[in-house]
Amino acid sequence: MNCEQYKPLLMKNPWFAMLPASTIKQLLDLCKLKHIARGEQLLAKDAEADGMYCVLEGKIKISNVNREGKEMVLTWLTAGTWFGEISMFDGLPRTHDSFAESDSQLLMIPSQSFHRLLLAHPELYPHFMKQLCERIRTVFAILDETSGLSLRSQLMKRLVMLSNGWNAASQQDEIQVSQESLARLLNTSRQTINKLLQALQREKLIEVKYGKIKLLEPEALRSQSDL
Amino acid sequence: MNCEQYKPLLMKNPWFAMLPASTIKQLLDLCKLKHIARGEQLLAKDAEADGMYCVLEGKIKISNVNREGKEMVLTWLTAGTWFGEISMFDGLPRTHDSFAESDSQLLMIPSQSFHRLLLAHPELYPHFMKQLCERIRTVFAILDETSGLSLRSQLMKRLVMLSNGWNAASQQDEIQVSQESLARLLNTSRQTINKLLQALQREKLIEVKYGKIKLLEPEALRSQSDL
DNA sequence: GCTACACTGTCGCCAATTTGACAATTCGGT
DNA sequence: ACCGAATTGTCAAATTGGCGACAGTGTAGC
Repeated sequence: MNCEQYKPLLMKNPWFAMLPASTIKQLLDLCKLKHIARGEQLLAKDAEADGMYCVLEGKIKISNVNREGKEMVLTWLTAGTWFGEISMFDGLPRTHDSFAESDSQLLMIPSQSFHRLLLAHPELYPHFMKQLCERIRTVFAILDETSGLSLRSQLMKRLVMLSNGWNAASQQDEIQVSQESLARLLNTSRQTINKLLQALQREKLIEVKYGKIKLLEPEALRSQSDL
Repeated sequence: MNCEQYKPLLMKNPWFAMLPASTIKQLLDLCKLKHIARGEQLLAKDAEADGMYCVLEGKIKISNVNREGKEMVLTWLTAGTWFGEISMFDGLPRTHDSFAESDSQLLMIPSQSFHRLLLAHPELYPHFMKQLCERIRTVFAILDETSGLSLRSQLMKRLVMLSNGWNAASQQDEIQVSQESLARLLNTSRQTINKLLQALQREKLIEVKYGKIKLLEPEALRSQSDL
């Protein structure tokens, strides 16, 4: 598969760029392209794993539905982010649902191919173990956040996170997200989100627009979110 | 180090028992014993990692302190449970504080020794990657729980978890934990915990005692906690 | 057996959040 | 320019949970 055009994007991802050049070449040969239309489901929770993915274009929502049918969004992934590696490594079912929030282009590495590569190059193991550790640390961070911070702080932190992308790939100060979606991300109500956003706007930290939010003072948001 | 007396306990842990016999022997040779008195701190968040631990006797509290100084308990670990592997694998600082809640006996595998073992036996890598994946799945489970369930459901789920031990090692239907501690585990107040426990007792699901809780209907708790 | 201390059971009040409702605004397509 | 769908802004009522207070109860140590 010829994925050369996406190589610059992929190389922005630190852990990918850190791989040996020969490995990168092999990986790119193994992977497949997959297009998915807005609103469609990519992976389903509890389904068997087929491989690991990377977002090339578009936005992917990672979420879960609890027993009351309420959707709980874990995060949205944007270009340059890899995901789906957990089920690939342990062979167990998917942990989350994933949907395309906009028309999206994805890279996919089939489990089999990947495991063959690892078998041939065991020196790569430490690299991927660190990758897994990083994921655990991210989830711990979210856990600390959700259970220890005020809603206001959570919101500020998430706004900064969203503007950075999940992995600090693309830096934008305008986030494309509805208040309704933010509510599902923080497991709260749209009304509460609205009130908090209004407050932040009054403090000149953000600008609330239709379907998007502009960060006026990302640094202030970042530092204050630890209060 | 002669750890033979603890071998039966260690073998109760599925992932440990699944290791090749020769590896188990090597691991037991590498490890050191460590005693720690009730109330003492074992590891500190952000400290450099020295290795991986396993609880042999006693109870270890894994927790964090948020910026307001409030303690947030992640879990308590009991005999047979390994921990501290994340910092060992990625070389980054500890993610949590850990304290002995009672006089405890621990097994410790120094990072260096462990990495030498892995280097010599790369075929062990997949095993430890699965180990890491399991940890991620556990943290995801806690995350789903804390952000999506009612306090009542959270409490029921945690009671079941605590009775199983972190990794389903020892099955006991009487949990030794104060309502105050439960409150810090669920990031709520003692009064709320008390009210919920009273309700569960009225429903004959548990029996509330002094400093401990007896699970009368573990199965009912498990199934209802998904509501 | 007594005592100090830790833990439990329960109030009532207060702040934060949910829920439902409804009007106003924005945007894309025609 | 107009229309319908999506999104935002706001309110009030009901609920939940936090917090301080305080009495009651169990337990370990003397």
